Amino acid sequence: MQQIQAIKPTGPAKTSAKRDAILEAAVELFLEVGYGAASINTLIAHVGGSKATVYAHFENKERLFEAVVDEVLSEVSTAMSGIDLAGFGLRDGLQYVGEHLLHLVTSKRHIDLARLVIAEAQRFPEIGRIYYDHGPALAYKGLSVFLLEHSNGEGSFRVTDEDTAAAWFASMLIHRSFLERLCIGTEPPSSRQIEVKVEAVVTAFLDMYRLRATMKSEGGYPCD
Amino acid sequence: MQQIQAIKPTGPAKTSAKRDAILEAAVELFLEVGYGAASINTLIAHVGGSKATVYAHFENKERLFEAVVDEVLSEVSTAMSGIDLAGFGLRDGLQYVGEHLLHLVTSKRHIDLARLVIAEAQRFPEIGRIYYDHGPALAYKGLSVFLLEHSNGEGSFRVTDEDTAAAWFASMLIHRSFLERLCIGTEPPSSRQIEVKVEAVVTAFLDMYRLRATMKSEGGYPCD
DNA sequence: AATGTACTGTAACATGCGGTACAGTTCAAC
DNA sequence: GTTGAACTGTACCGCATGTTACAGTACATT
Repeated sequence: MQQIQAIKPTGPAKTSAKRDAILEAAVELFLEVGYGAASINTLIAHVGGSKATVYAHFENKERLFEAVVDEVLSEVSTAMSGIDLAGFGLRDGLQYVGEHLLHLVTSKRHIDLARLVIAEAQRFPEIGRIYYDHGPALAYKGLSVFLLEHSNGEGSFRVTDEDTAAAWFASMLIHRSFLERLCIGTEPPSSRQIEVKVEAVVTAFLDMYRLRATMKSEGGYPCD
Repeated sequence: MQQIQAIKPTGPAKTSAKRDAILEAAVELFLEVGYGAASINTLIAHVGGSKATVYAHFENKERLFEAVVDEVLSEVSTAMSGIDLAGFGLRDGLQYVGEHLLHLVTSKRHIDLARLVIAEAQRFPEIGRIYYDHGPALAYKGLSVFLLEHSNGEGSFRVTDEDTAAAWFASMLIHRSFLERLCIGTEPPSSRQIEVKVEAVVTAFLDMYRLRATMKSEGGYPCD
């Protein structure tokens, strides 16, 4: 008779305005201070209400954490898969996707997410996997398809290993800014800076592959 | 009269075999589980002895952490600055430095260090800065100097923005493996895989800049 | 033999943690 | 007006944390 709550934990598990509020606050908190340093007390201090309510909606701190990562990840991957390259020419498409990519990657939301994921990828291997699949891998794949589609069309662009090519393009674009932002707190680049950076990478990238088609008869860059 | 230990904390602060043992064990522990999850109790369980000894040599958990990061960082940056490119031609030099770089970056030691640094760079901004300066920035600089030295010599290689070129080379080489290893626990590449990967990147990179010198009259890739 | 230093073992401290219990409140639906 | 579900506030549990205190041991130097 006693411990009714232990059997039926007082609350719903699915939709709820309160649940959303808690989740939202948890997102901010986890992204800011990380998993270990984020306490449930601090959470309710921000969102208001009571610990019991939190535990009515989320079984664990771990489950709450998973929900947080899912939430932010869906934001990011939605933004990423929302990039539509249909109708773009090769150069314009690369410029377009490049600007979006660099903007997204260096955004505060994504940097905080990446930090969180990298920090906890050992303890929660799932979230590392999910992040990689729904983030970088997704971007690589989209780029790779686009490159393949334009492999014979314009200019003298031809690519044999489109996956590697996509990774190179993204890496040239992203790597330095990403790491700088993760390690030292560099500010995200402005729209103008992004534009210029992408232009340089696109030009260099196209030159790289244009040359291969014109100067060498066959074969791509052997990689994997 | 009482609290003598509080004034003079019983032990030495500099050289000591015990201190080294503690530091070594702390390195392993912090690298494995991160700052928050590493407790002093776990530490002494691995190294033996007593908590008091730890606190005789290190004022804080934070100070101990800083010592750990310094230690591992010096290992890494020693390995990095130990790469001597004198006497190498352009292509061979890039191949050589590329192989070392990729090997170093994907090594367990460095990946664990990077994870730790990225995870704590918010709470300890210093270590993020130190890592970046003694790691990536140092590598970029070395590469950049090497590229500039060979900018007019062999082939038709010419570079106007050697810093950007160095970053691009390193990024193409590193980014994907680095991120994969951080997020999903990909195994480090074998020596053979490294060799092949670097060859591909070197060829593509040289083609990229060779083209610029032959097809365009002036100017590099505008970037920053 | 005496001294002083490095170290050990154990216990304690204050604090904060995740998580639970429970009584009380709000409020919409019937 | 009654019911019942969602929520709040507070107090609590057990436990682990960083850190300190302190009494005792090992040992090299004088």
